[in-house]
Amino acid sequence: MEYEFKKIEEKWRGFWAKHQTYQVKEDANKPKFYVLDMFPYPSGAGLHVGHPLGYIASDIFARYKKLEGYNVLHPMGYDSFGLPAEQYAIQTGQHPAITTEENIARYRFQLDQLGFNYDWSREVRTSSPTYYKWTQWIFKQLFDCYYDDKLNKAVRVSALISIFENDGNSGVSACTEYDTVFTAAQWKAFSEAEKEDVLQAYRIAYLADSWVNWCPALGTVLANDEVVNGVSERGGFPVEQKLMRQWSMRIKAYAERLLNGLDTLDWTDSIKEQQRNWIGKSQGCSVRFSLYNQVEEENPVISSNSAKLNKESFIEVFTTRPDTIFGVSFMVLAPEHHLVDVITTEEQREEIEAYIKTAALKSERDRQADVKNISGAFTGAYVLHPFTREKIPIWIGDYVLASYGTGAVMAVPCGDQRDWDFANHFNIPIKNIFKDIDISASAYVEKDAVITDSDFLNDLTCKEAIVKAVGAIEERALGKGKTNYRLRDAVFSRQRYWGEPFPVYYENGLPKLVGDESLPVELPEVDAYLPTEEGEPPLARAEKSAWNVSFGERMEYNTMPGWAGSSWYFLRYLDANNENSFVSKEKVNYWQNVDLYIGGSEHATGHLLYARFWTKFLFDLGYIPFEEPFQKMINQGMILGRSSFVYRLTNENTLVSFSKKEGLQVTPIHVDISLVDNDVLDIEAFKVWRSEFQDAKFILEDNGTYVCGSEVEKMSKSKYNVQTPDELVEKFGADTLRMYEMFLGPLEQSKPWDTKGITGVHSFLKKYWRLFHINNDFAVSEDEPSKESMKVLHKTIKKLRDDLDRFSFNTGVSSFMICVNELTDQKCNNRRVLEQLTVLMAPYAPHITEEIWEKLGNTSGSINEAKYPVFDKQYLIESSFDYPVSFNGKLRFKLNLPLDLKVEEIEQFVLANEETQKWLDGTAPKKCIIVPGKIINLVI
RNA sequence: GCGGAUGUGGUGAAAUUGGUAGACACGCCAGACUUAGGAUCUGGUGCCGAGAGGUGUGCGGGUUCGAGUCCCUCCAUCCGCACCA
Repeated sequence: MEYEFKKIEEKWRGFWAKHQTYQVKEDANKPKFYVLDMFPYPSGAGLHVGHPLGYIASDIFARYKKLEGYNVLHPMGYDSFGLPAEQYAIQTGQHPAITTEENIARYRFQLDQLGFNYDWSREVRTSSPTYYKWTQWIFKQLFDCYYDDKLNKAVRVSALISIFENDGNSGVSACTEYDTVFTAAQWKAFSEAEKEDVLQAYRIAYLADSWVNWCPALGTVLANDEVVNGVSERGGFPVEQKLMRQWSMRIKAYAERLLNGLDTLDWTDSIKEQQRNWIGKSQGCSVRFSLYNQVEEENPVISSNSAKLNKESFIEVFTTRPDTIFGVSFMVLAPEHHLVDVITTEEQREEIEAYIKTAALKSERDRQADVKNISGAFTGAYVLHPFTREKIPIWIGDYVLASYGTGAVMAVPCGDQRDWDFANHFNIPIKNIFKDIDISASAYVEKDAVITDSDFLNDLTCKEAIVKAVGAIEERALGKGKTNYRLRDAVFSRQRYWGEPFPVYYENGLPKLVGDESLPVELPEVDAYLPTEEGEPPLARAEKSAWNVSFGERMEYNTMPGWAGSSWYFLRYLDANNENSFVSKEKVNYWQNVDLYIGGSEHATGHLLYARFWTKFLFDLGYIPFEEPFQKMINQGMILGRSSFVYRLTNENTLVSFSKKEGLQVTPIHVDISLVDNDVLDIEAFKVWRSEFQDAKFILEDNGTYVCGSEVEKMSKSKYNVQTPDELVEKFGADTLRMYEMFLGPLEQSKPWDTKGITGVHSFLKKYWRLFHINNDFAVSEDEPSKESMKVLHKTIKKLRDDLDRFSFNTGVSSFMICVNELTDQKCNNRRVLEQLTVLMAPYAPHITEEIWEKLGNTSGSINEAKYPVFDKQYLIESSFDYPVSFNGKLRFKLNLPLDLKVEEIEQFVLANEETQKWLDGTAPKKCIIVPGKIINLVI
């Protein structure tokens, strides 16, 4: 019988579905293993061959672990809220739920075709109310907690309120931007609105006016990780800064733990480094510079604005180089700094206001593009140096960011290149406080200098000076040692329709949580998926009656961002159908966190950071027993497309074959890869493909074919280089495609897709099939296996285990090929050998191995229930070895010698050898290196 | 500029601990069989050379009996970050 992959694969897909082969239950008697794929957004285009790469790898690994006796959880679901379905809805009026449903059906069909062992009874969809009910519930917990810096964890707001009621807020150490001190009595006197205002400044999920990335084209705000180079990640639309009342997540509170936790994770350095970068911890010190008062020098308050300045007669800066405090030549405030307006003198006001205006007009992107362009303006005001009492001019400049630190810097041009450039540009004198260092051409940014001209810091190294300076600053109450993070709180609302509604309503203008018993708040029907005329989000269009839950004056009109649902989905799989809790204690205690997570590296500062944040939060509240969601992660590389080109003569409808275009003026044109086989163009099909080529002339190769050129590019529709798995499954079968995708190379590496090699893998499967057949009849021998065959088998077992344990899927495929080649050469059709090989191959090629497994007489069940073969080294024991004999490290010949020889005996044999004598040419070797079982090297 | 990764035949790649470089596969060349197919099988295939042999893992150095592997310098490509005080 031929290898009829279509029949076989269809048969087993049906079998697995019918017998629910891949459903898993908690089992205390077995060790658990949790393998997870990053779940996909179900787009309209379906899967291309790049998507399944990671899924195949995780599937192989999950199957391997299962055969090894683990209880393996391997679920799949859909990140089904998102912009494309909504954009489509805006264009067509079709409800995004319908589009999403259709796309999911197509994804599911494609995934099933590849024979994955997902437990579909645990499927989750972030857009399903039964799922987002719990996303809303988690949001409620985030709203109901603040971050206590002393306990270093999230704590209920009710606890905070009772502290306020008893002691006010002076003793509270929490992550908050609230900096006014109140007493218990004052707290009690606050109105409800005032109290809520204070609490918002503490809550982990909070409502606040914040500068956000507003994307007019998408009609929504974006998180920092969704903005790339000043444009939206999706669509590449311009993004501007806008002050809006928005929900945010106080992820800042977790900055330190998010940073430290990285050390416990088995992730690539590159991703960890990206997260460290994003968190951006820097240690330094805050310093307050008193404002200089021209009228009354001893009482540093500017008279004209004295009323406003009474509270703040200083500018606070953050610096990582307190050792350079005596090198301060000027101050720079961000144009948006709240004191700019107050301190600017009348003479400078016009210039400052003009500058602020131009700075505000610049988009984020312009500012970034304009780094080399130094700009700023002098306010006319001064601060006093805290130690020298010198007058220091205050400038504003857009190289200082309002959102980092205090929005103000003490400029030390001798030690900071940006400050140096600014001083140089505006002719501000530069002080040098580094001994024997020339700063006439650029700042000296290394930390290895010795400090001079700096009073009590003289002759200290930077390191020593930093410690001493911080001490002095703290002693005089000018500031204190401080850690800053670049990580910003994450904006959590979107002005869109297709996302989770908030479990929030407004009463007297105050946000209130919807009770648990009313969850989920479902997405209401709207008449259009567009903002209202007043610019309110689409949900504002919904009639009161359209909401399944409606309280107060109105419901929250924003929806949650894409990362809400994906921040905890890995937990829902553990207990996907639980109606009483997002996950039961019992199940989460059994399954724990993800042992192996496979997905792309593009989520480094988005999903992967947010999921870690929510996990830590849920851990703090005691809902889950671990702090990190994904213990080990592998980032699969991107599969690139291989585009084909034809070459058209400039200004002529003549197409020139690849090797004939030399020296001619030609334009390369993308041609659909389905018209090209092994770079040879199907000319007739090509003529039909696009009408303009109908009458084209061709300059062909000498053998009469048209050969196309090729280039490796990202897969995209416009380049006609998209390869879907569907056609390949149709042509070669899922087992071939699975193995071929693995065979392409290391999982982590990006590689071009090229179907050329797929026939090799397909032939291999046919060759494997033939091992079991004589003249197309199934036949295996029941005899004792030969020594040689057992050796081949066990060599393969060892290799496969080693390869899988280090996630080297490509070398595994090669090993199978070698094994089948060798067994074919041996004419081995021994049951005991082939049965083991079949189990070994089952993770890679589940369909064909099920078929063989059944033919071998295992009629009752699936090969999924088999035991993974165990390596026995006795089969590999050799009595002799082909020693490579080299001279000065160069291999000359091989010498077969028994392995039980002693080093001296080997030496005798080697020296006595004729070949050796030839190469020695009568001289004695200077040295004889012999590594038994490995190598012989003679130094001459 | 900073950080990370990667450089091996015509192509995808292998070499796990410093020990036979190029396994396995594609492609190509030659051949067998043939129901002429995108089937199967045999042999060859890094480069130079008729051969003996020489040479060869981005470049140049170093350590070592021995280096794709370790160290230093440089180059190229990709990715991330980029006024973060």
